[in-house]
Amino acid sequence: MHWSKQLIPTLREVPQEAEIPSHQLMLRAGLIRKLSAGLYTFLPLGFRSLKKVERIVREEMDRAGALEILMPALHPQEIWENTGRFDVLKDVMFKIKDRQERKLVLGPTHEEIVTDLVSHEINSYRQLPVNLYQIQTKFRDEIRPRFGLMRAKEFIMKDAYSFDADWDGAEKSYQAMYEAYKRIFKRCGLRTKIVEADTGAMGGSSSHEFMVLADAGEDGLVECGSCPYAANLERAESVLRSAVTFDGAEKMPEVVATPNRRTVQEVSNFFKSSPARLIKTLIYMADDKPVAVLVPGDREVNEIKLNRALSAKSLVLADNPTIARVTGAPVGFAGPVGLSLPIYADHKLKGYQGAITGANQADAHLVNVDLERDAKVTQFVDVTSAKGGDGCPRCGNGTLNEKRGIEVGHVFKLGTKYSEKLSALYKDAEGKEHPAIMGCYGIGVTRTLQAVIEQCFDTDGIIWPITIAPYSVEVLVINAQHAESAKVSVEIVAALKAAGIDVLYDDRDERPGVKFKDADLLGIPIRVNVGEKSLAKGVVEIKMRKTKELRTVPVAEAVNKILSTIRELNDEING
RNA sequence: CGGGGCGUAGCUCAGUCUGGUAGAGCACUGGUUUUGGGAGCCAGUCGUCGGAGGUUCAAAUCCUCUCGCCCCGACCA
Repeated sequence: MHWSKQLIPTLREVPQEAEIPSHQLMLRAGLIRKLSAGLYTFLPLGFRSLKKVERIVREEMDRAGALEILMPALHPQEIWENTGRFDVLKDVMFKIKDRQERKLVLGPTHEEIVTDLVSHEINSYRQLPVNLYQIQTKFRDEIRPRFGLMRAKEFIMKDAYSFDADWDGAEKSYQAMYEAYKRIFKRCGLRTKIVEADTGAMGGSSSHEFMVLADAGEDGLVECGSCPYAANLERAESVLRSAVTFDGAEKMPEVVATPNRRTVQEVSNFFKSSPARLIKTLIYMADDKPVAVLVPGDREVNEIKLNRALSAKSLVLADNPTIARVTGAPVGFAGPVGLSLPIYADHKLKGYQGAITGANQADAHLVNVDLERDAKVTQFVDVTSAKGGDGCPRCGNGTLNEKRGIEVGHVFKLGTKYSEKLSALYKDAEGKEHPAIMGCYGIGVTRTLQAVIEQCFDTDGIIWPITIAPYSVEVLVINAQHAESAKVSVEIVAALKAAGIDVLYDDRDERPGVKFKDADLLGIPIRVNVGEKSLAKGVVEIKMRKTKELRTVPVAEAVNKILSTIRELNDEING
């Protein structure tokens, strides 16, 4: 393809709307353009890479035995009401009506739709297992779309759904997808970290996320320095490394006047103690009933964990009047001692002695508190997030490191949640009916594309892995008006095309500097410079985008050299 | 939804405080010289200053309302 006939609107300057590298580069390299918040057009270059990612996904899903289908993006609202998920997801779904006032939604995911399909088409254990997948546009009314394709209102997802007759089979299906995902991301040139994750609105027993480590990632995670344990912060467990006994451990509680010291910072400053010595008491309304939640002063409540621990349908922090009523003190002075509420203490507080808590009276705190001796803890639960420096919950001696990641894939063990509600039943050999056991598996295809860029760039631009680069090779003629240069360029381009290689030919009548800058920005892995000076010596230059290595090769050997270099780059990724 | 920032040429931005004929660089068009890392010169095109209303002799600038975009948070698969 001749550059002069392509649409590649590169930007010299960083657009104001973009903050993170991958978003800036996608705009600058002319891959995408914004229509509105969270809605993007793929320009030719971006679309080419997108299709290459899709192709890898498709090849690996097919290889794993999954069957490609295509489901509608428009769904009757009713089917979502049948599983009870309309209430869970109604804020994230776009809701519309047809001309007959029938209620429809734009699909944010497809568990209901595929299960409905299977309920009609699969009846016997002989038809199982089956794994159906699609690559399709999803719609989610995000509260805050962000960072270009990273979190968009409309995006392309590969979603797969497995149905098995028994739990062993379901486990095998899950493992097959897990392995397929590893291959997919590897082939895209991504380094991913697989972490244990929360299942959220999807439900089910357990799940793993495929994370691309990047500072711009929206998810926090921890990984153990000495064993394979890694988990999303929403779920991660950890062991406390710091002390749980403090000065005054053997003494009895004592009220100390702390006028106007409410926050952890103020109180710990007042006592000249570390925040960890404080026990923070928060009052939550769990299904409209007040409960006390205790966490170490230097920790925050992880509401996802709290929700799970209490199995509450609704969970909100109590308002100030409620706090005053149930603790008998203004906000800032609540404590567990003498409190007549259910008390849920984070397990990191186990063994806390000599601690400082609110005294449940205005302007006062208690010191020398021994939590288990002095307060009636209803239950110890895991309700705080792990953080870097904590101990590993698995191997015991490792230390957790905190990282940020972009979630590009998520695999879930769903069990029978959907198959029961939508009657996706099969008959076993004895003719008895059972709900199929399900798994679901998602890859954010458009997000993956951006994640690759977030992981592969330098100060000059994108550095595409050859497997998903818009073109494998860029031929750059230094001076388009120099007849010999143009002739050699065209010959090399034609020979590469004949060998089945994607080639971009920068034939523009621009100054060399402009073309070099654009080439680096676009990040095509292999660049061939064809110029008067090197032709005089009978050679052309092959410049590697990633390593910046420059090789000169005789014109006659150029095409073969390029082809072998392409093979090397592919082997590097797939090998 | 709460907090913060921003909307002026295709892009990046100045001008707004202190009201007085709308600017720069890049891009674009034509010409010319130049051709190995974002060229020089000459000439030119491009604006409902996000929108509506108000104050004023006069509004990009002051006031009110509104729309959009970005960031942080809440929330979220």
